[in-house]
Amino acid sequence: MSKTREKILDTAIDLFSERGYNDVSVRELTQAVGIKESSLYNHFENKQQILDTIYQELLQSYETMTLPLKTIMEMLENMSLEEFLELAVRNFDNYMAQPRMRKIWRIISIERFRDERAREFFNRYLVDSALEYQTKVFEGMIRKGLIKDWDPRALARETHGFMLFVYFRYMEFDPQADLKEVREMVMDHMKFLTQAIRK
Amino acid sequence: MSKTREKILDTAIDLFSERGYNDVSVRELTQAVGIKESSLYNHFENKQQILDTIYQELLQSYETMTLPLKTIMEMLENMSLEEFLELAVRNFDNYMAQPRMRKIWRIISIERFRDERAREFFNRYLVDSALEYQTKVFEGMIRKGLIKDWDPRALARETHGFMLFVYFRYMEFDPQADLKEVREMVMDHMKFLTQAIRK
DNA sequence: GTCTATACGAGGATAGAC
DNA sequence: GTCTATCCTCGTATAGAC
Repeated sequence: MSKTREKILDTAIDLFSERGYNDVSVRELTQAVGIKESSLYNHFENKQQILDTIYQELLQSYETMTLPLKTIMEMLENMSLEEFLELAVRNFDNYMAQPRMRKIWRIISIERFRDERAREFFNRYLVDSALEYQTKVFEGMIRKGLIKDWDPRALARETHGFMLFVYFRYMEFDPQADLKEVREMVMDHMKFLTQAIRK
Repeated sequence: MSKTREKILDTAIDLFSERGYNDVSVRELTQAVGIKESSLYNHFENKQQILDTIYQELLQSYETMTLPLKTIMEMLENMSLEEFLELAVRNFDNYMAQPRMRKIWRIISIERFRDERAREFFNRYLVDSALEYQTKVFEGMIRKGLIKDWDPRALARETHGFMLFVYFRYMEFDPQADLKEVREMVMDHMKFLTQAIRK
């Protein structure tokens, strides 16, 4: 990987995450990098390929993040409900606390309105697979008698819906945002949830 | 109001809500309307003014929607918790069930990434003022002893956060979406909430 | 790999005839 | 109010010298 290529990618992530792919011209991007427009095409075939590369990075980082469900179930054996929910929050938090990851997710949030692949990413990774995953976790908890016998799908929506709300409102926009307040809100939510479903 | 002007506005709402303001050219818009590009400028000063007009419509319709807080408090005198929450859901639902309103909110959702005013609209009307409003309602409920003495701000986030999650995931994209499933999810949520906070 | 120069289509907008 | 014709800028991208 050349230095210039990396710099193009970094700058693209910065700029695309601010105003979206279409609103950032190659002229502006290359100027911010400090090269001429034509030089960009030594590193990427075209503008679209820059975005593709960013998407790929997201995909890879996402797949290394989520723990296998089997591991989760094993952890549940030795953990209280509170401990487990706290862990779930910390996991999401760790991931979203990385400015680069937040920026890339922000690009996805913008592009999903015009780009089918971004929509895919968003719905699949940020929403549906997370819901499915948590549904299974709650199913496990119910089976073990840890929590009330509520519809696990509905419970998953209760947990994850709130996370997405928080993400949208407070984290999405300001890459430098102080996450303390956000964390407190999420913790409040987990407390609320715990007392509501504990048996 | 001329017929052509109305048609431009309708078409703009359709197209902008699909791909956003910047991705719809004046050429495309006027072609969809069935007039020449130059004719558009007899009805609007420029492209931006079309978007401004759409924003204004949203502002007006929103302000006629929300009931004064005083009225809400009076209604609380004669209603059960369930009835009240159901009413709140129906209110949001009625509003978002109008395809035109959903389209305009979708434009806001898209434009908030690049347009300060859209961001204002989104944060202020769709999130913050709704949270503030519901906080006051929950405060009233706690004072009346209808619900548990939980932080009313946190409760407002629990209710409204979920509504936004549902809006984002399921309503935002498909103007023709079958809202039945969405309503069921919201009702599940309200049931969950009710049993969690009822005294 | 980077530069200068250039192509060329698409974008928003205006002038002026009808 | 609508049309034809036209303008100018900005967008992505390429050719070819260094």
